[in-house]
Amino acid sequence: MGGALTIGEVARRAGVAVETVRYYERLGLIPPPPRKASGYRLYPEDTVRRIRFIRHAKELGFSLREVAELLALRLEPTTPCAQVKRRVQEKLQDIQRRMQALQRIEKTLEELLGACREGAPITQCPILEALEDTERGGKRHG
Amino acid sequence: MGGALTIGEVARRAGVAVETVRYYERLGLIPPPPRKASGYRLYPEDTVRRIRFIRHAKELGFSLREVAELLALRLEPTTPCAQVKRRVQEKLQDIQRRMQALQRIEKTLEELLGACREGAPITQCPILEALEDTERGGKRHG
DNA sequence: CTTGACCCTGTAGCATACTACAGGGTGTAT
DNA sequence: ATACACCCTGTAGTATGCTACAGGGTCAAG
Repeated sequence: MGGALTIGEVARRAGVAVETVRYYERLGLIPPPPRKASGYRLYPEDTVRRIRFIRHAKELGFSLREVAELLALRLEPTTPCAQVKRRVQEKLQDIQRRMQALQRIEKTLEELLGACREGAPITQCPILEALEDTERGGKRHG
Repeated sequence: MGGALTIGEVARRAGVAVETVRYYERLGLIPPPPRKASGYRLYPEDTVRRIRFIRHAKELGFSLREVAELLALRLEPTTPCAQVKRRVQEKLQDIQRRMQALQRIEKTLEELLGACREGAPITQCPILEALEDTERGGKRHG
């Protein structure tokens, strides 16, 4: 157990608060670590990476529940392959949808930038169009 | 005012609750609309698009405050061009960072999928590596 | 021993983003 | 007039994700 870290060290390295680490443990996002005789937690170094992942995924819009699902996508020897495959594919689709939406915002911002350079007048609001999808609405011809 | 909508219609079309529409108005995400003599709100049709944008942007991890900032990136005739440019560029960078992070998760999931197909053993946890960045941690050689 | 940083559990509170409800008014069809 | 769906304001509550605190124990250095 050469790399065991106290909760404070984990929190510092992962960029979160100590309470957050305990909170994630309560939620099951982090496995409960072994303890010293004093009751102090001793985390494997891997925990830092895990919490960083959680942080980043949250920033991308995933709820903690969703993050837990992502983290569960490990290959375990006992998990049937077809089951993993379906779960991974679902997540992939979700991620691809998010990426497409981000691309649309990006494109619109680039157009805004171009319009700014050219001094062209903008009479529409292009940012609202960026995330328009196939839902119908606001386009009635009355 | 051919396209004026009651709050219930806006909510239905935008896919949110009536209370949410009022909430967004209180937050300033939606301009307060004109009223009938009865006090009923009459929203322009554009509001549906606006709320949809808010919804989608939230799903991508933007806070409502951040969404408000995105929505404010309209070209107004009175806004100096250099100011708009800087704001847009900041948002672009943020969006590009999020896209890169999503791409990394995507790549990892695809690798997981491939590993599943080939029946290759995975001894690491690739999902955690997906969002590793240049922060140092968990890699100490003791 | 003292000091200060760190740890523990458990409870309460804050921030964000809604969501529901009370009490009452409005609009439309029967 | 009645019934029902919808509207209003204002207040309170819920869910999520922390964040802070109380009360007390541990650790290491001076």
